[in-house]
Amino acid sequence: MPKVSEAHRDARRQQILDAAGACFAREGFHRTTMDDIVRAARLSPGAIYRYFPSKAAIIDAIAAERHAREAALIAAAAADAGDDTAAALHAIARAFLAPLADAAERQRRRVGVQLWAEALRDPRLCAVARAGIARPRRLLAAVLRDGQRRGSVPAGLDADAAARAMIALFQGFILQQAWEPRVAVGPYLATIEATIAAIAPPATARQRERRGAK
Amino acid sequence: MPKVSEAHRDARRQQILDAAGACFAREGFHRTTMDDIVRAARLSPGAIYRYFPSKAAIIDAIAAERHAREAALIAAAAADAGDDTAAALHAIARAFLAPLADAAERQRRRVGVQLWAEALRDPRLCAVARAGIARPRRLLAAVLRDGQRRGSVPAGLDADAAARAMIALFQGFILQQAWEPRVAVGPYLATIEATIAAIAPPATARQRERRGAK
Amino acid sequence: MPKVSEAHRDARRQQILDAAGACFAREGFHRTTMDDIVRAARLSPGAIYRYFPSKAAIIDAIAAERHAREAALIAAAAADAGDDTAAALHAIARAFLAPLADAAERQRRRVGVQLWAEALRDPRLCAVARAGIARPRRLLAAVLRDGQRRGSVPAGLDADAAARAMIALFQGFILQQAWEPRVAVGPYLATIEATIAAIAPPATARQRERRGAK
Amino acid sequence: MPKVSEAHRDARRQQILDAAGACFAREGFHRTTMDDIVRAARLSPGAIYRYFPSKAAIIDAIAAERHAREAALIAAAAADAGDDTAAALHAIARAFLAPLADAAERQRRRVGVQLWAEALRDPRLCAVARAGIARPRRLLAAVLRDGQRRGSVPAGLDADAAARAMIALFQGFILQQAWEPRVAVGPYLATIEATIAAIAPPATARQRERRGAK
DNA sequence: CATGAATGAGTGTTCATTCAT
DNA sequence: GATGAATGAACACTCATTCAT
Repeated sequence: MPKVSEAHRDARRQQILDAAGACFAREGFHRTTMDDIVRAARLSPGAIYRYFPSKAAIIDAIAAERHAREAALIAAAAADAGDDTAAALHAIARAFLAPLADAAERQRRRVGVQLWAEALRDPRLCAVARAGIARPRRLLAAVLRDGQRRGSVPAGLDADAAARAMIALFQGFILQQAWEPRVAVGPYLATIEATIAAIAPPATARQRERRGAK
Repeated sequence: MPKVSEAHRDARRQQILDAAGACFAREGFHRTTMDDIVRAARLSPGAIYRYFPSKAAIIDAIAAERHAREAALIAAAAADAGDDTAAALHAIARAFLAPLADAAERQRRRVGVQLWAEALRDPRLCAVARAGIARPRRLLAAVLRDGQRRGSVPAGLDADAAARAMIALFQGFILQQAWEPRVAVGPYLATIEATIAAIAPPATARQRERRGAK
Repeated sequence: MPKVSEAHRDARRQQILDAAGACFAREGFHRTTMDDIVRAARLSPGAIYRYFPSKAAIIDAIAAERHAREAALIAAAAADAGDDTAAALHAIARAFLAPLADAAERQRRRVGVQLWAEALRDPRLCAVARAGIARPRRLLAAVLRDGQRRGSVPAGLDADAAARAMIALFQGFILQQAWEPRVAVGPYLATIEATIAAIAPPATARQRERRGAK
Repeated sequence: MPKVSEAHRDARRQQILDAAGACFAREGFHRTTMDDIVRAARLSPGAIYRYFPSKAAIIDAIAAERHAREAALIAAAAADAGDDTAAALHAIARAFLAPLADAAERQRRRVGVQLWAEALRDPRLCAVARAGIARPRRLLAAVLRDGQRRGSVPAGLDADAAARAMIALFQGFILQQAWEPRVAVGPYLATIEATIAAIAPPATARQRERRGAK
């Protein structure tokens, strides 16, 4: 029955991570005491230490969780992205921004912002943070370069820098929304899509253009 | 050391803020102890408390300092911005991104990232963070709306959301550079300028265009 | 050491209060550091704070302890006091002064003197101090008024003021003995009893008097 | 001009002691900081240390001041006391209790209560406290023994213990009034005088008694 | 396995005292 | 002589972690 206890272990682990996440979102890593987590998880200190060797390990695990989630997100977006450059970029933008309409995700993002800061002084967290960005960046750059090859994206564009810029658009919005929860995703996403359209005109538009050029 | 000049007092204050800033950049607010600051400032605990009533007050003062600096930055950029929408946007982008080539500024920005996180749980810091963004946002939106009136910016663009997006571009880059100091400003700035050009074509380009249309 | 009995908790509490009491008697509240108490109780700082939220709370608890003790004392004396006014007053006097022959009680009284002073600037302690005196005062006044009704106490006596005076006799002696531990209770108690006899002649004396008057 | 500066020195000393006294009455010795005294005396820390080597020295000086004042009080009362035992006791009682009708004296007495507590752990203060009581005690005992010699006081009375008791009546009242400033001196003094009369009948009363006995 | 009482190094802060000016 | 900025040991209290039960 290692399977049952394995499942039990995972459930406990998740229970702790959820409790910790809620505390961290509210109070940050440092104002949250192990006792806060213990109470939120309705466990005993000893029990927590059976699943995580330290408070830092809990933070690491939460960082890893977010990393995995974003990796899944980007993988899904990558799968959606077909030949159409503009469509692919839109899919990625939506994949990152649309979830922010959900309150639970916004709370998780607050923890994410804490992780950004924490990464500045913890090399392990920094590595996770960089890794969390690396894949989306590579995918975006690949999409852009693909577009350049097909002529739908200006050849002069620095694909890597543009990929960074798109990530920055996500990060900055997360931050601004964390400070002002009432900021809506809709108009922001629309503006990003308009900008994408200005750089990489959608297939249909290009077809029309080409026809017009004739 | 009786009756010391106002200038001396200000110098001491700055000495403490600089020391604290260096510590905060290295270790974050919470891993930095007052004793760290005391040692870095080459003072005694009591001396620090003569200038700041608490550790939180030092953090507040640093936040205020950054806020003032950014206000000055944006004021200068606003003064530079003339009639040409594209030129104004370029000036603002450069005002925010160019200093990041300087190592000292990058270090200060690391503290800024800590402040982003801290603002999530300290209403006072959150107010400072929001205020720090409000003026640039208003300025950018005004420039864009101005451009729309003059026809140099697409009428369909949501000026407020676009302003947010530009701020996000700065914030995201700061973050990415904090994690990977080797990321260069140059290509990033160039890409942003290209994007600006795609949305708001520079005056000369438009003139050429217009001539071509004839 | 999980799930410990209520009795154990109470024992620990008492262990801390005893340790603190010993320290306070020796050094006063302010010269006694939490570390002194920690060492005297043979515990760790954290352990103390599991039972008391602050040093002030320990002082409060000691004040409450003394208050309870004195309430019990006065209740016992009240029960002893029968119809005979003089006997009742003697019982009360003995109840308060006799324990001072015991070294341990004298030590507790030293803490009591510290509390007198502390009460001057802590309204909560002041309330406890006043309450500690209120019941004895009311009982003494009641006994005296009862004596006046029966004619064994001069009608002109201000019962409330006389009650205060008797309390003062206890307080003053406690103080003098705190400064000079060698001062004996015996002669002092005898003198008080003689004074009581002068004001409220014991039943037997009065009977003799009455017979003589015939 | 040593005389002038001597006077100046004394004035400064008194200014400091007054300021300290006011602080001590309000906050006690330990909650009063040197800075509180410095501000109350409108001086600088350095200036205070020119007149007193330490905070403890200020407390000592205040204790000495009170001691001197009480010595003067008792000397005056002793001078007033003539042949009449009862009159002498009344004079002493009034000398100690009457000033308590004055608010300034009550405030000084609050400091006195702090000194009582402080004496428990400072041998020097304890000596001052004991000395402050010794003279009144000796005077009272002498008056009582004188009365015993003249037959106006019961021979069986323990003069020393009775002297202690009278002092206790003063001390206890001071304490009770410190806790409850509204407690009036008048009725209390009257009760003490009545008690004195019960033990040592005034000359006139005794003469009447003697005549009645004939 | 779980518990939660206990640990103790470390935290931000205070304040009596000193001494350069 | 006077000033007040500076000192630094000490303080009350916290909290991540341990381990006896």
